[in-house]
Amino acid sequence: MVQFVHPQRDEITLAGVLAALADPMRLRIVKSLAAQNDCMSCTEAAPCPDMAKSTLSNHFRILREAGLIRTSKQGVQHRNVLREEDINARFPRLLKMILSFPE
Amino acid sequence: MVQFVHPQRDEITLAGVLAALADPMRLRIVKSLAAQNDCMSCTEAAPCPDMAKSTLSNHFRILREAGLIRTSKQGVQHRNVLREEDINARFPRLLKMILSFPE
DNA sequence: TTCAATAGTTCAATACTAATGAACTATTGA
DNA sequence: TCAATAGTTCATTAGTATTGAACTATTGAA
Repeated sequence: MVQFVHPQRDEITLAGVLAALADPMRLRIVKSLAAQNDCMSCTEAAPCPDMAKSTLSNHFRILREAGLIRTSKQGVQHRNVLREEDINARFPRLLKMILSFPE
Repeated sequence: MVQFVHPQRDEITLAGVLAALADPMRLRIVKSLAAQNDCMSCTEAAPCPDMAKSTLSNHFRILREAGLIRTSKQGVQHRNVLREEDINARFPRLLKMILSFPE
């Protein structure tokens, strides 16, 4: 049984968040989650269709360990949700601002 | 003669800026430059005294190529200045916000 | 119950990036 | 002219990313 590691709110660091968002693919994943405003499976939130699933899985792990998303299991899928409240509490308005830029 | 490569304003990317700022040492360099509000040499803006100068040089190169700083030569030193106007034009308020967080 | 399909993870291999010491370049001042 | 200073570049080593292959867990159908 896979157990996911999520940092507590106060363990989330600025460098960790920026590093996680500094990858174009991960930025797209986070944008998808923010736009959806709901849980998404890994494949639903995949930034491009031809990415190896091991690579995709790794990106989700990095987002999870940076504290940007929370993952839970539901059936055969993983439900990923953006930790907006936690990020906003740590770094007010940062996430919204970064996601507001067009690229 | 060393020639520095600086991206044009419109070549500055969000992922590039975030990646450059995602390193704690580079974040400290940028904070020093922002606090100084003036040119600083590489050693003046060094984030810690025991860093190898090749490493320091590499960090400045990454900041330069991301468009965060502009470097010019003045005598034996390099004068580094934060490209606040360019970054603000591309990503309004982003830099100020990131630098406002305590860590 | 068995078995195939689905959704992800983990592992091992390879490719890329970062950190460092050593050697180098350019400028200054004695 | 020569030593000191400030950085860069290069080669090596260490760490991180990407990927295919093998694996785990869950579901739905036969």
